Amino acid sequence: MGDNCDLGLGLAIGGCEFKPVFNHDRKQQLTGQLGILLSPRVKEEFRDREVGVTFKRERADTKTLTMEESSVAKDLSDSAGDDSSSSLTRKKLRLTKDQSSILENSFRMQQILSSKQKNDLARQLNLKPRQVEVWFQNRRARTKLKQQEVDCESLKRWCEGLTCENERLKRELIELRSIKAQAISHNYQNFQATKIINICPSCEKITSS
DNA sequence: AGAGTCAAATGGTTGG
DNA sequence: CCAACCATTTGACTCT
Repeated sequence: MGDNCDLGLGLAIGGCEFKPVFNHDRKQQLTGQLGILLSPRVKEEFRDREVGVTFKRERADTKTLTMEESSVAKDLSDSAGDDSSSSLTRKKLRLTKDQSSILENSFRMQQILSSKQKNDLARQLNLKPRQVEVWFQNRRARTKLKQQEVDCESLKRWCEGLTCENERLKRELIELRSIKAQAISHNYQNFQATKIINICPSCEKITSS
């Protein structure tokens, strides 16, 4: 990693690495410029590289630069007479059909890989272990998202069912209330009627109850 | 041109 | 402390 380059600003792209190369003098010459233009994060990386500290993760080799940092780094690489095909813009890795299907098959068997499995798979696919790791992370995220969509859809259906049931119960309640009201009214009318036609059998006078 | 996709980067968290 | 994970963001690329 970074064996052909003083400064490891390489971009790992599907097995090929884009590494801007510039010599020690040029690096010294540009130190001031870097001091002004690079973020602390990148400066730290530069410093670590200088003393030969290896990074915790391969991601340090695929660091994204700000526009400003990129333009400086681009300038550095250009000035070093680096291959013009080298670029610090992140190239999107497109997995081949074979790589994808092997990854998918592995994922179907096991959603989380051990370190050894990851390394083996990376070797088999001619990818970096970190790329395999990232692919599995993204794949798990996609699975989770899909599952959430499914769950959301079934919750929606359940909710719709509950709404229907609620509407039905409301209608039933209105109906029952109306029946009850009718019944009360009917009884009342009967009661009134009995009151009205309550006639004394002896004197034939209408009496109130 | 803008939306969508997806690999990669980043930052925070956690378990060993 | 460190490796691995997850959530989120970024950016290259594709599709419409």
